[in-house]
Amino acid sequence: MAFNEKIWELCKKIPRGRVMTYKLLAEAAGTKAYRAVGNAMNKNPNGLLVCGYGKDMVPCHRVVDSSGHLRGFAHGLNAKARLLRMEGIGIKEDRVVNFKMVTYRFTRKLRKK
DNA sequence: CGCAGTCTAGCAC
DNA sequence: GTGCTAGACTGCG
Repeated sequence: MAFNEKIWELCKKIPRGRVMTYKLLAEAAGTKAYRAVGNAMNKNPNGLLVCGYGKDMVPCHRVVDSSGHLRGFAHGLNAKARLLRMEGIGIKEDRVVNFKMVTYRFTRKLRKK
């Protein structure tokens, strides 16, 4: 289960108003099993709609595919889209508006002057 | 659009 | 316990 937990930990780091892709989460976790990431999200025990906003909640609704499309969601895509909009993320036709702009990236290279 | 690669969970033997 | 299938994916042809 270490894998799933790692994925959740990374997912929890996604700031409000930002989204992330399964690919980024997988790479951040040091793997290429993008599908496994989605699987972990689906089975995550601390869903936002389940635990509410807390330190242990996993904002799986902020995770979309590499195209910015909303894929699946345990509570339904409608709920997912609503949550994203609620956080300031635009959703149009099950797709993130300004996807590139709201996509969150982990401390990448950290500009070294 | 279709196939292959990668990982976990669930069910069958 | 081992083996096979399916799944919230991604990349290439």
